[in-house]
Amino acid sequence: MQNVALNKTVPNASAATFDLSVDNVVFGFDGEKLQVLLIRQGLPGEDMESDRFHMAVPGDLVLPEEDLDEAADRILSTLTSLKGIYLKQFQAFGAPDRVFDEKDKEWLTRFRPNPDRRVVTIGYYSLVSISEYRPKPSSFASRAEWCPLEDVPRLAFDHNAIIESGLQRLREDVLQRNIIFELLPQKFTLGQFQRLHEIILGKSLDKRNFRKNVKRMEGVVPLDEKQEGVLHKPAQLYTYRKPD
Amino acid sequence: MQNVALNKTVPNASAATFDLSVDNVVFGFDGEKLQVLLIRQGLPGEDMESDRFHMAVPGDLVLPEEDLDEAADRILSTLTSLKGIYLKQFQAFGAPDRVFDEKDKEWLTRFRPNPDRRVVTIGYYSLVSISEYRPKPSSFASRAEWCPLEDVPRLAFDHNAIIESGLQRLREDVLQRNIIFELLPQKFTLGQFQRLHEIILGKSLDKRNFRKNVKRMEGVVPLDEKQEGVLHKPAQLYTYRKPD
DNA sequence: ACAAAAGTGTTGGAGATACACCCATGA
DNA sequence: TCATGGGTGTATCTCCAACACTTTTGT
Repeated sequence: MQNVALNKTVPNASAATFDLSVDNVVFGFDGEKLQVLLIRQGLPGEDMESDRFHMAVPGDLVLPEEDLDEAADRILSTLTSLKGIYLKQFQAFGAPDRVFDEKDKEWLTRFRPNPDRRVVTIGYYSLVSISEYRPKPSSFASRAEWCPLEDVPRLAFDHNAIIESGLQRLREDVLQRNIIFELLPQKFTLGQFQRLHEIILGKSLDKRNFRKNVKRMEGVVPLDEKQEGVLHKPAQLYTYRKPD
Repeated sequence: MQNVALNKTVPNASAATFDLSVDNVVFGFDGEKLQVLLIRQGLPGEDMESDRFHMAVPGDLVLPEEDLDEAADRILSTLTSLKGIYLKQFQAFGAPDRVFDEKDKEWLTRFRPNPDRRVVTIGYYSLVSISEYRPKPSSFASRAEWCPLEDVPRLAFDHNAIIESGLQRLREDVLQRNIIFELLPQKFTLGQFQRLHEIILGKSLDKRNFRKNVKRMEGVVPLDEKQEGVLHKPAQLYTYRKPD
């Protein structure tokens, strides 16, 4: 926060100005796969299905008087009309060459007041239960869609890298905090719960051992209810209540 | 990275510009206590010992073409003339009211080209073995000094909070990665090693159990050397070599 | 001799791992 | 009846926590 090397009281002529944005990696779980929420945004007059759309993680510039967490929350809630979603800042991305693709530059020219300005973005990840939120199929020129993690296409800017490191951070955090329940629907089966663990941790777990651990977990309570309409033995449903 | 709610192609009039800085929480271990590197910077003509100095964590504005990690490294190496120090980005601080103290505002007026501009800072922490670096006692108008964590005074801006969350993050990271050795001198005793663990984890450990764990650790190798000049039984010295 | 930290083993309990078969449902 | 995931118990091993006394040096 101060000029370390240069012991001068003269304003530093080489000071840069930055735009600041927040990008939000929204993870969702549908009972089978881990998904990410992507935004497909066409330039006006363009076909949404065309090759020239802009695909990215939801994000926006931070407003002049806005806190970073606020910005992340605003972006998410305008997009999904869901409030109170779990949100976590995980990393700032500030490489000077974050924007190098011509298509990205063109997009900035259309949507940004200062398209040439260097922009640093703060990465957040957030967790949503897909069964409790399905994005509206379309809204004007932009459209949100779930995309399975393994099928994520080439995205704008450095968004592929942002997703990657968001996922890495999620992996680390899951072991520490009780955030995994944010991804589950209110009522879930132990099968779903185990699958989610396996996906996030990236390894398969023993069913019986997993269930023993769940029994020892606080907050996971069985309901008087079973799955219906499945083509196998219906599973016991569970829910999560925050302990204390 | 795009205007989510506002489906407009018109530049957003409310876009803000930011200054971006990097602040570096440098942790050091002297064999006894965990310390932080602080910068004492006087306004010109002021007594360094006076009450009106500016005390802060080392930091600076990010240069126009500079990557964030580069900036952190530059700040640290101009300050300590040490290269290759362990550096880790841990958190962005961007509250709109980060700068509210009158003294801080005054300081910005003297040292910053755009003192009123909102500034967001990226927090890094870094780890240094104190015995391998003692800051030069003074350099012109600024001075770096080690300060034991528990004695850190009221600092500029939100730097107390930055140190606090840097420490918290260090605690989490230590359990996962082999970074703790960055804080130790090249040759260390198991006593120092244990004390360092105890400080970072914030609890005391059993000596025999700790030493059993060390034996199971990869990379910690005993040397043919003992402590000298201590007023008790001299300890075996160890060193750390990265496995593989 | 004394002070101060170094060094050293054993035991009991808890948690992790490995492993295989029957069950309920819908098609 | 078949395919699909649901559901269950035991034995072993490894890791963790608790615990006290002797050793070596400098003063």
